[in-house]
Amino acid sequence: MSTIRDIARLAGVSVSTASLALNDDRRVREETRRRVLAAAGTLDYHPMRAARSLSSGRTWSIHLLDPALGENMSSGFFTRFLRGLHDVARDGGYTLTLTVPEDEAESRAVLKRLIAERWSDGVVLMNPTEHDGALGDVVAAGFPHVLVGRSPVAGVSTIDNDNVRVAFDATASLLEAGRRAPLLLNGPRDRTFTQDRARGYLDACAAFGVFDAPVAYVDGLADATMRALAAHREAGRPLDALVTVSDPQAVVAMRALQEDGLRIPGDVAIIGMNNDDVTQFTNPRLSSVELNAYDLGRGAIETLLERIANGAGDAQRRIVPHTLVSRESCP
Amino acid sequence: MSTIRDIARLAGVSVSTASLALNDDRRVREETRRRVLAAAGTLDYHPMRAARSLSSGRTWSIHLLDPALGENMSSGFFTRFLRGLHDVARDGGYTLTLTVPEDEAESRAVLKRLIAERWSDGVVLMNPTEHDGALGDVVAAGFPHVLVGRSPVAGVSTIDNDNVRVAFDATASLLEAGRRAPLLLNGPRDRTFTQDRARGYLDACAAFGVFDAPVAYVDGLADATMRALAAHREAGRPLDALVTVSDPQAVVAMRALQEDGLRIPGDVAIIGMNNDDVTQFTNPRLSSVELNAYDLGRGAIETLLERIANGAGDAQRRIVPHTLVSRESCP
DNA sequence: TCGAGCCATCGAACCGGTTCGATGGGTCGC
DNA sequence: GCGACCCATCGAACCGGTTCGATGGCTCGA
Repeated sequence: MSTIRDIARLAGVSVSTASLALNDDRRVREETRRRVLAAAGTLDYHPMRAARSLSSGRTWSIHLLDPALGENMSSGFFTRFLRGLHDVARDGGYTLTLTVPEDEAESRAVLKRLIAERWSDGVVLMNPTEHDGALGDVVAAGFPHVLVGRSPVAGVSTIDNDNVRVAFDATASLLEAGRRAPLLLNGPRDRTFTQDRARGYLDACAAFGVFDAPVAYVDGLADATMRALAAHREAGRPLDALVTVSDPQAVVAMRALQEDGLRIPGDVAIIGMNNDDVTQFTNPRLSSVELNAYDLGRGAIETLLERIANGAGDAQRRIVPHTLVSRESCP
Repeated sequence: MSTIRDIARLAGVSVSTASLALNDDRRVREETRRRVLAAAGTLDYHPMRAARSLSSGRTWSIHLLDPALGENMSSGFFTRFLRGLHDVARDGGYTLTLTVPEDEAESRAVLKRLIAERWSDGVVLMNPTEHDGALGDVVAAGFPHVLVGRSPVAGVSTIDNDNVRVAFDATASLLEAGRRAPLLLNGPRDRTFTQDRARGYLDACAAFGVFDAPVAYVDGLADATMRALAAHREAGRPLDALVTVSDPQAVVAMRALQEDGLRIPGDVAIIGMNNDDVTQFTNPRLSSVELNAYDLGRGAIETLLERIANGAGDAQRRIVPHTLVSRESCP
């Protein structure tokens, strides 16, 4: 474990010159620089992170705060997102660090410590459910941040899909094929993306002359989905097109409908969202909306790095494009 | 951003006393300690990570080095593993940091830097494929580590399922039901767990009087699996029981067999491994071996923390228990 | 020939904690 | 009454980098 003083001694220069040389400062003479680098090579020198952080004020690490670790969205989505974060972070010289807060309170506490302990240079807030407290701390501290999965808020940088269009496109793809009795199986009512998706769905319905299209708010997976479908049937409403906001939800619904003797897509066409691996494993295979999780991750870090590099600028607002993936569950 | 000197000044003590008080050292008088803590409270003091690291030599962070981020094993397995790592790390006061090396060379480079830059207090090596270089560095440096998904090596701490038994139990569950024409769709030949699983499978076959049971080594997913099945059929061998070493592989095989007009489990019983979410989405639902990824994560960090706390002890070797989960794809 | 200005280098201060050895006051035993 | 010992506290050194201001040698123009 050699220190910069060892390098300086071996290269026959002062510690400060060694530091400058190692950081490619133009002030040092070419020949001196070479000598220092050679010394560093022979001693296999690696600057200690903590020391570097302490004096430079940068940690070269970025924190991901995710309450769920992608547990709610089955399979590939989260790992693809994570991979996007990682790749861009690494290319920028940053390390990715991870915390899963248990609840709102812990989330806020972690965020406070993150800032106060100068522990990371920035934070990615995944699916934050809260509007006030924690977010306020971050903004007030001028701490570099980016929110994923949350509608834009004043003064806060966000990145997400255009959820209105996602739902619009998914719905339209079914109506274009002639279906006229749609149902949206939505998420819990209190999320911004849920609201956005309801709007996109209703807009698409209206565009095709279908008014008062039904929306079911589903909080939970299998049981809640079954209940929503049952309620729809009992209300005596017809159904020939089902839009769901996640793929597992679509799969559950598909099973339930099939068990009722309905044919997919003959009687009911179905489209999900996320393009999870799951889509490959159903019978028929499930159509879905690819949300490009990897790009979501990429974009999040890009936003963050820009923010870190340029200091506090205006809040950014990025949109990640989506694409429809048509499979057997659509006509 | 208050520093410990601010606390000391406000509490009317020296910096060293403040530090001792904040670290619950018994030498400081109760009343003094309270004064210091009160001061820390009013100023909302949080010790800066980098400074603490530099002087104490501990980083309070643990690194996960995973070449695949669980991309090969679809869905829940990786996130459950990650969650296990995270929870135990957090309870121990540690943060989890993540790197995905592109290849062997980068893996080794990252590991070297990890140690040399004193960047983490320990490392979890996920599915390491290499025997020599990187591992040697770690052991030589006496750096706390634990290998996941790798058969025990001398001097190295490992944690994994008992892969021989996993395959044994899966195979036996089919043979017990009277099947006598099994096939193992295994992973690539050069992994230790692949070898172990082949052995478990063959042992189980022998125990039921089935000798020379066939094993197909599959490197890849869909195409490779189809080819393996085709080769088996062309060899004119019968098939009534299929064991695969991952669930996605089982799903691909199930589809292929169904398209050939075979009934599952009537004609061929199938069991996979990992108990991925996927098992819920196939028709029929897939039996699998639950490998307890969460416990794997827990155990990995526990091993590591012990190692960090007690200094270099003997290499540990942990086994995580597995359980069979019987679903519709088995008789 | 002299001063301005640049270039390469250096010593020292600094970042914010932890820890070591020293200090002074009080208690106790002889 | 005095030394031994303990207790609480303190100042200073230290961890290993980065950075600021100073320095001395050199070139160049007047």
